[in-house]
Amino acid sequence: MDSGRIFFDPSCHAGNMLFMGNGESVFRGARSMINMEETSKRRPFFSSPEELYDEEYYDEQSPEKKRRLTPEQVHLLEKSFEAENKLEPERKTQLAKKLGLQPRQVAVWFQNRRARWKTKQLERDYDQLKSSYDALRSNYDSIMKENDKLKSELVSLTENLQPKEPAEEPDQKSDPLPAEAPPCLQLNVKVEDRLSTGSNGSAILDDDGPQLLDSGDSYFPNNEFPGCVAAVDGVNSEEDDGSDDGRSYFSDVFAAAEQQEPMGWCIWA
DNA sequence: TTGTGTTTTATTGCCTCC
DNA sequence: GGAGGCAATAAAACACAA
Repeated sequence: MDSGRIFFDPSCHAGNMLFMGNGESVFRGARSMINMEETSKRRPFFSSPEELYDEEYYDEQSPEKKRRLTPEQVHLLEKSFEAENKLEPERKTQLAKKLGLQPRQVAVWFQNRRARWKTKQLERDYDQLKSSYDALRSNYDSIMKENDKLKSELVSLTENLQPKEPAEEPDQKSDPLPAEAPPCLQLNVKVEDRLSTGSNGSAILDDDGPQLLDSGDSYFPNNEFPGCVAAVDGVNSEEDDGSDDGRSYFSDVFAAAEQQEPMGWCIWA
């Protein structure tokens, strides 16, 4: 028997492997050795679906070598995962028996499958949130344009209302909006204040304003969606509750956004 | 054939829950 | 303290272009 050879029971958790050497480095070294020895027995490229079911290939593989699951096994595992993505001990045992695998292999497969699902889900959520952001942004831009237009109209109308011979007090010159200014103008100034300070303005689109939260937990890079940090931060992770089947990581964010009047905070004209 | 990128299987270490 | 979950990672298996 080779001194570098290892034997392990896949049903056992870490630490239950039987080494012909000692420690992790021996384990890794042994795996490399196996790799070098057996690369000549690699699985052929499957050019047709039928070849995927080539029993010979699966039977040929030595038990201690890392081997791929058969398509049937994967199919059954996928079906089981669809039904429930968490694996109770009883179901694990049943599946393992049915598939001719070690329970540990079934558990590992589910773990990896959950990780893949989570990655995909993040991608989907990212796309969804980005399109939502784009829509808001374009809405915001059009409202800003409309606001500018209304402001210039207001200015021209105000100019037309000016008395022909203005007898202004010197101290009033510096104040563009006296207390007697029409309510619409006062409102306009307040809105501009909000926009310029960012403190009471939009928490979503005010790029220059302070971020509401800075925990850095956002799934988005700050330079791409600088205003989205606060919104994304309320995301529930998969671990937050046990009922995460098919649930978006950002569902709470979207739900909250849907309840609001679109861009309600910046409709002032 | 070979180099390289991607996917899948498995391990490790840490954390949480009971 | 043990079981089970997850993130990070390694390594084998696979896909594919050159």
